[in-house]
Amino acid sequence: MASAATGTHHRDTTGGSRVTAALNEPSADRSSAATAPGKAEQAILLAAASCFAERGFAATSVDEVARRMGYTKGRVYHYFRSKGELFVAAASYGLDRLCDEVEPQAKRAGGACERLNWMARAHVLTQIRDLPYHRVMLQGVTMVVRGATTPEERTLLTNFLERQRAYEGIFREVLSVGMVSGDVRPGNLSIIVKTLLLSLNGSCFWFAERENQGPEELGELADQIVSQALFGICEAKS
Amino acid sequence: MASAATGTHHRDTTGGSRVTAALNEPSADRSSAATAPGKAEQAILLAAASCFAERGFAATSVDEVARRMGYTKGRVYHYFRSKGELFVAAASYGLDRLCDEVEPQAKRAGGACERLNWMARAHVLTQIRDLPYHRVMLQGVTMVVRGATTPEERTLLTNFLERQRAYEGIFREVLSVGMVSGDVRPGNLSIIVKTLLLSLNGSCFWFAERENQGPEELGELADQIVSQALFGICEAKS
DNA sequence: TTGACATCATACTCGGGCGTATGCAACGAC
DNA sequence: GTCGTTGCATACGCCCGAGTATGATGTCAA
Repeated sequence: MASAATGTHHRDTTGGSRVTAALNEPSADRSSAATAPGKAEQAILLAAASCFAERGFAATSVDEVARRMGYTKGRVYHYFRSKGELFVAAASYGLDRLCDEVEPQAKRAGGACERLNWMARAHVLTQIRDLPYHRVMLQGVTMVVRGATTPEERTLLTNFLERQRAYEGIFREVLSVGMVSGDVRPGNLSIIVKTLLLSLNGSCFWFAERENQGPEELGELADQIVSQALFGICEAKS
Repeated sequence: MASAATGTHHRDTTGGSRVTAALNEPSADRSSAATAPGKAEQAILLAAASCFAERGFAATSVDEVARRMGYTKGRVYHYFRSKGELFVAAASYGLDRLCDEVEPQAKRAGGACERLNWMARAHVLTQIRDLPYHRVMLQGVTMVVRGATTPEERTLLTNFLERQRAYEGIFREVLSVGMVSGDVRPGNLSIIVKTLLLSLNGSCFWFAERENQGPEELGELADQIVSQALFGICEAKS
C-alpha cells in the first residue's frame, strides 16, 4: 500500500498524526533544529499557508505558492505529493501549534475558569503569532462541515478533522467540569463550546495586518478578545 | 457608461444598491409578487447561493449552479453577466434580508440592551432561515478582508462591502449608545462589535442541517445563541 | 405572414492549473 | 572516474471551466 512511494521521500500524511513530528529526522537532536525539520518544507509550508489563507484553497495555484518565494513548482512537488496534501500539512501545522500551547494550560492545577482563561489566552496568542496556518486550519474545518469537494480530499482531511475535534474536546471538557462545579454559567454545552471557540478565533476572520503592532499591542488585543469571549461564561473574574 | 448594456437586460449591479429592489419591476404591485421579481432570477440566485455556500466561490462552476436545477449555463448567463456578478447578487440578497429585519428593531423605542436583544434575535433568525445567502455574504466579506483576487472582483464587491459596513454600523451605534448610558459593559468598541457579530453569525459556520428541526427548535437555538452572545455585553437580562 | 424580441440550449474557444516526465547539476560511495 | 542518488528546473499533457457565438423556439405586434 502506501501508494507506490515512488520518488524521493514524500512522507505520507494520511497515516500518522502530527506532521511536524514526522518532519523531524529520527536521529535529529532538538538543540540545533536549524536544518533539522527540513528547511525547504518549512518555507514551502509557510508560503502555502499564506496563499491558502489569502485566496482560499481552490483559488490558490501551486505555481503561485512556489513563485511566492522564488521557487518553482517542481520544487514544491518534490516535497509534497499534491496540493491537497500541502493544504492539510499547513492546517495540521497550525493545529499542532495550538495543541502544544493550550494542552499544558488545560492540565495545570486550578479552577475551571482559571484554566479556561489560561487556555483561551494561549489559544489567541498562538493564533495571532502564526495567523496564516490557523486561517488555513479553520478553512479546512469549514470545508468539511460543508461538502468537501472530492472524497479523496475528505480522506486527506479525516485524520486532521479527528484531531481538531479532540482539540475542541479539551475546551468542552473543562467547560463541562466548570458547569457541574458551578463556576461556569449553565447552558447548552455544545453551543457554548462553539460560540467560545468562534469568538477566540475572531482574529482569523477580521484581523487585518497593520504595520504598527508590536508584541505589546498584540498581547493587549489578545487580552481584550479573551475577556470579551469569556465574560459571558465565567461571570466572575475580569 | 453603464458598460454597454448589450444583450437582453442584465441589470447592472455595480451602480445601484439593493439588488432585490432592482428585481422588482417598476409597476409591480407588492401583493402578488409571485412572478414579479423574476422567477428565474430567484431560482438561479438560490442555486448559486447554495453552491457558493457549499464549495466556495472559486470551487463553484457556473455549470454546476445551472445543473443544480436542471438549467443550463446559457440560461444563467442570460440573466447574469458573470460568475462574480452572480456571487455579489447572492451576497447582497442576504444582506438585504438582514437589513430588512434588523433595522426596524434598532429603531424601536427602548434601552440599548433591549434593542440589542431584538436586533440579535432578528439577525439570527433571518440568517438561519436563508442560510446559504448569508454564508455567501460572509464569504464575500472575508474575500475582501484578505486579498480579493482580481481588482475587477474588488470593484464588484465595493458597493456590497459598503452596505455591509453600514449594517455593522447599526450594531456599533446601539452599542455605543449603550456604553455611554452604562447599559453595556465598557471595553474596546471595535472588538466588541466584531466579537458580537461573529458570535451571532455562528450558525453560518457550524450549523449542519439536520432533518428533525422544526421552526420550534430553531427558535430555541436562536435564543441560546443570542443569550450566549449578549450575556458578556449586557450583564443584566437573561 | 412577418419581423422583432425574449428566452433559452448547444457548441465552441481559450486560458489556466494540476500533475508528470524528463533533463541536469551537485555530491558522496567505491 | 563512474554510478547512483538527491534536489531541483523545464516542458509538456490533459482536463476543467469561464465566457461567447450561434441557433432554435416561442410570443407578441403590426
